[in-house]
Amino acid sequence: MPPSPEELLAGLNPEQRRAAETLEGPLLVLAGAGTGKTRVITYRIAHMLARFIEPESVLAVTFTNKAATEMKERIAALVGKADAERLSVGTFHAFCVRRLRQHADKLGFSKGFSICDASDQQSAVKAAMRELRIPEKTLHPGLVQSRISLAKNQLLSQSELLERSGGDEELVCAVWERYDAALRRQRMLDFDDLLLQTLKLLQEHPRALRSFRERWQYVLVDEYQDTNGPQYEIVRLICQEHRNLCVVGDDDQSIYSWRGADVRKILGFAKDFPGAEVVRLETNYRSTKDILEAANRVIAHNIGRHPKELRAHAGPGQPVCTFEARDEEDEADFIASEIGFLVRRGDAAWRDVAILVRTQVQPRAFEARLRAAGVPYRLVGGMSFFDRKEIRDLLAYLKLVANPDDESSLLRILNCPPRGVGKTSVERVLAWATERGLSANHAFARAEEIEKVPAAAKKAVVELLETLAELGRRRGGKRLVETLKEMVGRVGYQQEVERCYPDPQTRQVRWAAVEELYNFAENYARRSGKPSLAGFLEELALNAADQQDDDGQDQDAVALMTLHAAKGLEFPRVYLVGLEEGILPHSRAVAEGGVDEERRLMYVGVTRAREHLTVSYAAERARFGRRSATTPSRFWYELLGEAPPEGWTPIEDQRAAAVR
DNA sequence: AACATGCCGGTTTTT
DNA sequence: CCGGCATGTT
Repeated sequence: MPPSPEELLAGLNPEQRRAAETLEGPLLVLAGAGTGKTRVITYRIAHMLARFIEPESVLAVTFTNKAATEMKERIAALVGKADAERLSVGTFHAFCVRRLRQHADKLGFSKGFSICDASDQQSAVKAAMRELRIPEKTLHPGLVQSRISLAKNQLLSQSELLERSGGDEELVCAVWERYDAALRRQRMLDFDDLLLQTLKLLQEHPRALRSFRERWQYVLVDEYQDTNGPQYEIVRLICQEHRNLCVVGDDDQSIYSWRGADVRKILGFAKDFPGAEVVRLETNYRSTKDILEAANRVIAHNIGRHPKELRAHAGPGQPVCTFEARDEEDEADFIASEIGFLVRRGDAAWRDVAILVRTQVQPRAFEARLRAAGVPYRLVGGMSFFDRKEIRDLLAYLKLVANPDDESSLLRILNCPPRGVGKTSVERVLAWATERGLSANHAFARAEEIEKVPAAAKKAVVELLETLAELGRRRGGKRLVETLKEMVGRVGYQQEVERCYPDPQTRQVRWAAVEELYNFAENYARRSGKPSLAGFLEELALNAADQQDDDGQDQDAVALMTLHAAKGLEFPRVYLVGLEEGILPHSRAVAEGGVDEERRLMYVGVTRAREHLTVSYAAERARFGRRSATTPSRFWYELLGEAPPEGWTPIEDQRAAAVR
């Protein structure tokens, strides 16, 4: 028997209840950290179903896969699995992929498109720059890529970007043009295109728009403060008529502006949707009063926020601890041994503890020390599994089976195992291909027409492509793992591993990665209703970061992660480390005028803690292999409610002083 | 074509 | 201090 509406709502406080009950019309829920946001969302959806709203007409989008999974699970616990599965719950990107597979023909591309990951993007940008003869010294490929991506996420067209005269816009646009063409040629869409193409579908195909509107009568957007241009437009178009849109978020936790997210979207919701109801959740059920007050002290330094005051539900608790380390080793050492001590004394479990860092390089010092102290840990979001050469190679092979036009994958594995195709041959084929707008595989297939490419090389590649195509054709009904294993056999990958690693021990380690990929495919096939190669690759592309805790989710270990990865999570004990000018706030953010966002990041970190919070910094830190003295972060003093000492200099002024 | 060496340049955050 | 890339060597 599903719970009645009354039973459902009885467990909520008055504001939460109002948010869960208001089903019709636009609704903005301003949910401060730890105020039971997820609870409101899940109860609200359960309440909808209890009011006989069809599950199929409900769309709930989240920002991360983790959040989507959690939401699904918590709804299923309330309303049962059967109904929960009929809801559309997922990330924007996952939602868009699905729609695009359905409607690809209307947009003029194949529904078998593949998703371009970060390294594919990188190589596409580099190739475009090579074509345009832009040396990488003048303009960094990574920078160009992020400029293109940011423009897409801000809904800027190339001509609009050009209007922003600043200097290198022309170059960026030229690369952008080529980059898009290369992706089209390879039947690929990057993450940003997934959103843009969906938007285009809705803008240019009234029938599609109408079907979206009819289907998703009730829309809910989580983490609304992180919504970027295309996402906002997609939501707006779907909801414009029925206006049953509920957005939930917290402007103080907006930490993705660098990806095109715009805080003004949440600040201006009532203007975008006139008549919107606003509910504020201000009772924090997560943290002790001491921790919450520290968080409030920090965020109070930001201006232009939605006014709100978080009230602690819990008692005062322990004061926030501080640790001033000599250097990063000392910092890691102290924290590792304190955690070891606490857990062994029985005051905490490993899984209760998180160490939060600003950048991806900070965990290194911690990993060594945690291991030395016998503290089990898991690095969240590090992608290490997919960084391994073997995995990347095999994924490239798989991607080629799914999409033979995928150029960066072909180039990656072309000569691995060695097939006697040299650099110059590849260059000639590529040049020939770009001249006539063909993708690399087609060029290789017609390699006889190309001058000065050794016959053996042509033959080898053609054979390779044929083998992969055959695998693709013949895999109907076959299990994914079988295909994978067959592929490994056919291309002689095992021999390649053996050739590269004559030492039996390293060879064993390397080969283990391959077997891990087999497991991975098995897991996927088990989990998914209708496993397919495309589905597998899609999940890897959309889900890459979350994949690794597939087997580590319920692992009892200390979590080590960036502040960005920590959003939405909570832990009884949190260590917030590296509170130094230049790290948090990050020097680059300071240079770009992004201190407010850094402060929000700090705020997110502080509010992850339930009972114990320790903040630390190192007085000296190695950077680029050089060690040098640091300055405690401004946030350190803001959190403690102290004025910085005499002679303390923030990082902007340090640079100014250095110039002088 | 495969391997070795040396240089330079770089560290924000991620779907 | 790392890793990637561009050269140079067999």
